[in-house]
Amino acid sequence: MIDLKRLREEPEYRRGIERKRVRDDLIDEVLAADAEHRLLVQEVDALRARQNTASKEIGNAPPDERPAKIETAGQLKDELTTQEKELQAVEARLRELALQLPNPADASVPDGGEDEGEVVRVVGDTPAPPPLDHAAFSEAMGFVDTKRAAEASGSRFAYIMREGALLELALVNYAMSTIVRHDFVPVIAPALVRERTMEEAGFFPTDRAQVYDVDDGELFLLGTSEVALSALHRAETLTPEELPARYGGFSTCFRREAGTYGKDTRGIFRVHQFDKVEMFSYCAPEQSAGEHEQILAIEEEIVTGLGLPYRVVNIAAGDLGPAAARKFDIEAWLPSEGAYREITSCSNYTDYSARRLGTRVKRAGGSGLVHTLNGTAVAVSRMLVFLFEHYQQPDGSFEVPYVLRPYTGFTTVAAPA
RNA sequence: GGAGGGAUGCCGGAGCGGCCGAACGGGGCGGUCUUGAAAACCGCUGUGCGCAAGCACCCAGGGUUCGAAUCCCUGUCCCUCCGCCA
Repeated sequence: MIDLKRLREEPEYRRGIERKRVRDDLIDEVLAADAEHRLLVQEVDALRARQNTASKEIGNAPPDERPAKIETAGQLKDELTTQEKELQAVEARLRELALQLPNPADASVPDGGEDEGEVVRVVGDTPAPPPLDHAAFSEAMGFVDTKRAAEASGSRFAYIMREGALLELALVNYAMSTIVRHDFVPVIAPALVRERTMEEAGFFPTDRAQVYDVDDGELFLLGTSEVALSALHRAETLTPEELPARYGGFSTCFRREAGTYGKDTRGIFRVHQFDKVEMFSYCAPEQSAGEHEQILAIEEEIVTGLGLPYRVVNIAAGDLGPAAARKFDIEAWLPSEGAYREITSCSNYTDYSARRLGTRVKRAGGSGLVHTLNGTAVAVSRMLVFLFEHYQQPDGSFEVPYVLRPYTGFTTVAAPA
């Protein structure tokens, strides 16, 4: 949810919204609805004030004067009721319109759409493709079985098996211990949340089609633990000393991947179910830009630790999504495709999400909304894809990345006979 | 699954349908006293919106009423007991 006051008063704020390619007349409609709403609120408040005093007088009046006073108070009440109905309608309209406005893009965000992000830096050399691509290799090694998974569950599911399964757990441990070192509180979050939680996290109604409904609208499977982590401080006012409050959530994530038929169908690049370690941070507004850099740095640390060549992209305004004011993707080099593909991502939502969540921070002379940020520590199946190519050896064996060895208990996996 | 009880301010805990934004105690903050501290005493101490007047908030949403923290309905959460499962 955007800040209506700033939309009203700050041309810069409005420009940030326009840069996300929102039609001008929508913004103007919101402003019109807002003006109407504010006017009506004033009227209703004034009327209610009169009604309140009228009612109060009844209590203090001698019994014989009461009937007349009740009569006039009753009339005020009728008037108030009609006005309130109108206010409700105006409010609902304003809300519906305002919810459609995205968080303004930060001034540092480049203009443009999907392929117009700014490459901030490129790290590492880009090797030639290995003999087998990730899908063929992982099936050959017995790490991944998508064929049988399709029998059990359908397409875009996988059995991750043998050393592949152990690698998965190692990645989770590696990511978790890395972010814990950076003061993220480890959290195993609920994987099912109720509708309200989805709404407040900003996933409903926009991404409803991406989410599995498992209890007739009562409970939904998370697409990311960000949802559960954002609910951790809903309707709370935190003290400045508590900030930044950093949480590292581990959960299995479930995505319907509606509308991606035919895309990324090989292997486990894009699946309906995967494990993910996610960073989530609540901080004071003036901290959030720095916090964003910090989260990006941790993501780079994790990717670098795994020895993957990558580049950092400052996502363009038109490609940011509604909630993010600024977003960096880390794209790792996928040799078989000869391209950089998204491996992690981190966003600064500023106060956009916090406004709906009601998460505030105590400040001198009042309180304000916190800023929230999130970033991927590791999305496991996607990460395995990259490892299967970069750590595949010429002789067909697999070498375990150095940083994972403390967690796997083995250093190589021999090629199948 | 069945039967009951509860949800009030930072915490504990009162609260006849009007005088309750809310008693009282604790905590916190400030002050008096003291060389300093403790004790004692005094004062202050919820939030959102609004320039303000004011409006709203006693779990949430509806309802009754001129008037609801107080009455009614629904939901959520917590507690106790029975059953069931681990």
